[in-house]
Amino acid sequence: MSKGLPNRDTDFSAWYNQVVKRADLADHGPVKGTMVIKPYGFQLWENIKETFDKMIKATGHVNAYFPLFIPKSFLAKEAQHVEGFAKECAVVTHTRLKADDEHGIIVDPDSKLEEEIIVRPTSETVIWFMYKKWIQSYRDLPLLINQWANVVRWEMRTRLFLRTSEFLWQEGHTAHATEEEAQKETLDILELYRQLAEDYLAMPVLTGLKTESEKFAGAVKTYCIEAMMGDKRALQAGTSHNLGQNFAKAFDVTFQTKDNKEELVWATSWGVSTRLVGAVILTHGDEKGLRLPPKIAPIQVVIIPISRNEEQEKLVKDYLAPLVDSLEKAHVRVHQDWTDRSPGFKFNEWEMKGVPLRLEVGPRDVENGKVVLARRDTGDKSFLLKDEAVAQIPDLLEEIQDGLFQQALKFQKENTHTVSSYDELKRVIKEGGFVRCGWDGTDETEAKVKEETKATIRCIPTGENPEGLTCVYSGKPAKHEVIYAKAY
RNA sequence: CGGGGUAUAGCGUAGUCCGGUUAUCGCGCCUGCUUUGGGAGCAGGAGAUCGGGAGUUCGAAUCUCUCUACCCCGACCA
Repeated sequence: MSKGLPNRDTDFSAWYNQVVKRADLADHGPVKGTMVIKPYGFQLWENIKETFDKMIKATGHVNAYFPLFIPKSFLAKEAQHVEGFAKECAVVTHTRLKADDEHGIIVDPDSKLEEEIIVRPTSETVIWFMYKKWIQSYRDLPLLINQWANVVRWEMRTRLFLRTSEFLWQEGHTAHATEEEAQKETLDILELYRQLAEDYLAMPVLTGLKTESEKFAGAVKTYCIEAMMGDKRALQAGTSHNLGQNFAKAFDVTFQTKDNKEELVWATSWGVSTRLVGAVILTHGDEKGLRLPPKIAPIQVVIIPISRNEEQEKLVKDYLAPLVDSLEKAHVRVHQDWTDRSPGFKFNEWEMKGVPLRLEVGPRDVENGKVVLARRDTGDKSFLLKDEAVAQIPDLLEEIQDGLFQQALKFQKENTHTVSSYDELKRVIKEGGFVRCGWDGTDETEAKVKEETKATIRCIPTGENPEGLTCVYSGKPAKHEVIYAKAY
């Protein structure tokens, strides 16, 4: 195996795969498209998960769990929904295996199910089936439930974290008495997603509305956060749907109002997935591997001790003990690497794994009362007094967090171009980046641009201003200002 | 599901066209000694039914048939 990574500029895709493997984040499972999330990758996901879990609980949501298995008939109850998901469902048809002389083991034909069972691709249907039982009165509303779960979508083409046939996510499903309240919930969650992405993953995002053709199957409106990856392509990082009364109608969920009228319930659903881990890699990674934002990094400071013999080893160990202690007291996540690999090997390995700060301590430092502190984001190395370093580390971690965000933001801005002609759009898309321009609002234009350039409308950005703009494709007055880009 | 390709040790590979005796090399792994401030060195060692099955042949990683899996390009997608 070569020591360096594939070139990030010319071979971004191979670079990504190598980083995932060599940073020890994940591996391929035996069934096509499945992923084993390894401990280091899983800690990263857990940190994202815990962060968002706190955010939704602070806004009145509660967690619950719904079944993995859904009766096939449920999926058909909402016409758009079934159309969107029918082509990628894993279906359970039998319940038993049996021994067979010729083939070893076969599906027992006698165990065929009356009604096949779908492995959930998303849980709207089973949740709204239950909500019908739980909601009778305006007093039962709003219902603000979230679940952390796995879902299965039988995708044709898969990539670790970005698109796997099974993935982990959270899916929020809320029920409301009024349309206004559901719309507010949809946008409130969108704002939480923005905060999660920007304040914790250090990943700048555009918020906006999906077009009709890109919206969630079964939604009235889909809002999203879209981020620009290191190869200037777009990644949908989270979606928040206003489902209107579609699922209430499909599952006949009504409630009685204060003045004794019967009305259909209003709904939202929203989700972010393990794809966010992929987004972090694609946003911040560099030629040395991963660069993790300190707030979600499993390890914030890795300590590399250096010693020539046992005597020195003990010296370094004793020197480190109080230092580690005070860092831990300051709630810094510290890891000491005492494995018997060479220091150079460790430097490279922990850089690959994206640890924000590295602290080197050898006999020389012990003698001088110093440490060496190296930043993963900039590569800067400084020689500090031991106590000085301990005092600076929490601030430095914040500085790195902000630095990664600013760097990504600058990149996103530099590669977002406002254009007024189709030629300009084609040129920007070819070179890579986001295009901001007018759109006449028709499906035809959207489809044609996609066909001719492979770029899709990522969103109608929040705060758009179509006034005076024309559609770059048709030349008609623009109905919306939109963002076009090639997407993952 | 269309079009193209690949399958040899944990990973990456040579050998396949043109059949021939102990299947090549690198990384990784194990043991020992020397090492350790940017991917350490030396010595020794373990590890492969050459994707499965059938056939041709005195003899198959190599030729033929067949099955399977995976990869790349399209249509689908958090």
